[in-house]
Amino acid sequence: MNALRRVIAHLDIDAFYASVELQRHPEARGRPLVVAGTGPRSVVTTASYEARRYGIDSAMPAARARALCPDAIFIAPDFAAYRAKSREVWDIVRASFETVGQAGIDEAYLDVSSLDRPLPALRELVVAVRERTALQISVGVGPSRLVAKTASSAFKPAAFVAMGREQAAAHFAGHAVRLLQGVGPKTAERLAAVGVETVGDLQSANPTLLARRFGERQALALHTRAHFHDDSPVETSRVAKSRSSELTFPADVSDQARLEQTLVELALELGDGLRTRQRRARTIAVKVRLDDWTTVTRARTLPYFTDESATIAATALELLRAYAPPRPVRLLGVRVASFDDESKGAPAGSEGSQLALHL
DNA sequence: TCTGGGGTCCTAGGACCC
DNA sequence: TCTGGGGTCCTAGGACCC
Repeated sequence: MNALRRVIAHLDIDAFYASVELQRHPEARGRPLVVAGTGPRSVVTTASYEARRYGIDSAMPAARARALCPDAIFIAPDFAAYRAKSREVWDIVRASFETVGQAGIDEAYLDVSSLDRPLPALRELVVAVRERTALQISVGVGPSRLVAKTASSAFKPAAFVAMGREQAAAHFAGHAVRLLQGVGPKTAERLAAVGVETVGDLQSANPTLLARRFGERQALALHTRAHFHDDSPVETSRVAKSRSSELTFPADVSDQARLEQTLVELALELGDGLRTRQRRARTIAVKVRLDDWTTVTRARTLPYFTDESATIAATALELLRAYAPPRPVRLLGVRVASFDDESKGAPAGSEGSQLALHL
């Protein structure tokens, strides 16, 4: 066996939130179902496959979804329920597979290189998950995360596809570049401007022209991706680097007192979260989105670590006041980062500094 | 019918140090 | 007698993903 040969699987729960809601509302079976918030500015979180036939999809404004399909059943998201169900699924997966890298609530990568017959093992897993949780998983298998993920996404729902790198490069050549991980709407637009529309176009694009347009690094990354080269490992544990809380107001807010009140509440939430997780942060940032969608961030790094809501709130308030939003505010957010157990470590004397500054 | 919330990574520029 | 060069830390904005 070739030790360098990698076999990676990507697992994705089909229409996860909508599927959980269908279990809780069996009467909705067969009908279009949309999971979306109830506020005037909420967006679609997940749509069932029936609802997708009306053109409804994730991130679409809920109001637009209602217009597209007034008869759909709309349900407000219940993230606690989804987290619980997600845990059930991935616990089953982790019981049978060693290298599991969760990549969100409803997807994960598995490194199954060491298995003699990975495909039958994965088939069994899909059956086990379906029997025990009534959820359908799509599976893509390939020599890299990129191939595995692209395969599962392209063939879901209920996908079970294995393909090699060259096979993927040939099979997806006719697809829009947007299919590739890391190519979003902006990059797709810039590529279209130089005549690159499909994955195949990108595969054969002139490297010099690409580099002139996108810079050496990004051009290389795009080209590499188009040919489905990817050697990124499956990471089984990742430590969060930041945490944030934000709120979009139902209607834009100009009242300074109301903004400050909201900011303090967000800071309190974050402080609670830090203490629960026993982490402390040095960088505190605020995010302000104005009514014209301008988004501004302001950050300050303290000379000490903190998990105190009062410190986070006071710093966030200073940052907000210094910025003084020039227009009505649509969204307010607070973020903390530079945690104390990062490998960078604490600056010397941070404990003393904290004492001194809090006297 | 306008556009959520929680994250990660990248880039670019300035301050500061040796 | 026109301004080196590299490294690190920090901030701000932006693209992208689920």
